[in-house]
Amino acid sequence: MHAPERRIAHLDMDAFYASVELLRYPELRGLPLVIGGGAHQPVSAADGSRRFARLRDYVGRGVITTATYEARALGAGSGMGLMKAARLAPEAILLPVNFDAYRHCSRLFKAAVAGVAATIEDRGIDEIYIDLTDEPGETRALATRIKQAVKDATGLSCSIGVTPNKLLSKICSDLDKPDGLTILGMDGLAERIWPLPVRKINGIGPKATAKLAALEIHTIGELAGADPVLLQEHFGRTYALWLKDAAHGVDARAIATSSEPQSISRETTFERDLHARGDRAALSAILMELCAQLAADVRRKGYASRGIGVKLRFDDFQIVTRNLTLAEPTDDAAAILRAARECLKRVPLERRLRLLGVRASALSPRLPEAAGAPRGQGELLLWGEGA
DNA sequence: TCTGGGGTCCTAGGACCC
DNA sequence: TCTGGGGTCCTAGGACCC
Repeated sequence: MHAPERRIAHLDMDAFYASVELLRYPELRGLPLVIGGGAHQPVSAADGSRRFARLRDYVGRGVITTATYEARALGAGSGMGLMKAARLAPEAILLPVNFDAYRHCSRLFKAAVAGVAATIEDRGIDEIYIDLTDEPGETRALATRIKQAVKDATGLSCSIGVTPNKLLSKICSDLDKPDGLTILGMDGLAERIWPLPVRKINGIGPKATAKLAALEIHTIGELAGADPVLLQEHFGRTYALWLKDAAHGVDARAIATSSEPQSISRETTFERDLHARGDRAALSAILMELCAQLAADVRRKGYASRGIGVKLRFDDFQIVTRNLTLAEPTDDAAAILRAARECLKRVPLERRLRLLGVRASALSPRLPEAAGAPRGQGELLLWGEGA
């Protein structure tokens, strides 16, 4: 006697940020559109028409966060520098990120799904896992109902994969994008999954892909058939075993319906590289601003932090971090700033800097009786409330 | 003029304690 | 002459993900 095969869905919103923008600017539908960078808001004319920035006019260090399928066809994809993308698709429309709008749509689509199925794992702003195992109804009908509920609530399409586990569902939600639905059982593994490149597995990134390629392992099927001893020699025991499981579609992870944040951070890339000595005043001002923002974030989310750290990226893209542990948790900007400065003292600052960040870790929920500072606007925290 | 900002998890070594 | 063994905390770096 064993448990019945699970029905795990992975739902991924299609080109989420760009699709949200198209709700607001429907005249852009069908055009290549990328989201990214900072300024360049559209300008409205008196007749109601709008002027949009073109990618070719962009100057700066931003990257594409989302590109419509029309822009992707021109070679402009997520993560690409906007300056580079401008060379490939100069006429593409460029819009700045508008997180408030995306968060709003995110809440709407998640609430819509919750109306159909109860067990949901949040995986960020535009994707979720759903456990359909105990939901009544046939799998295809359930998934179709979820897609329709998302569409009704937001006007947006999504793609869903349903399989016995998270690993396979994540792969499958990507197979039929956009507006896709892929249902797969273990019996479909060899036919549908094994021909795919190893990079499609969530957890195999650029480094592991390159190492596998050096071993002549390119597809998931080749990984499934690879010599376990060879894998262990190159990846270590733990990762090698995981690679084998993944290639065979084995993944027992449960849906996690709740989680606590492990860290909160703020970072910024400068418009130009700065030097610790020559640009001391500018760096100091940036650090103060980051610490103030971080303190506000930590406080707004109802935490205090005992671990404060800094992150620097040099002009050669090398990253260094320094951390320290405080005697007492804090959500105070001045205390965070003091700690961040202590950390910075331990960093050699010869090279020019490209990025500076501050991070709060070792978070503890801030209890009402421990809250010394005034409550933020709109917050309500009562005795007995919270976990 | 390539390469953002917000996260998670893992590893590994040293300190320190029993 | 050789050199305990956990266990936990702390720090730094790295791979990976959205």
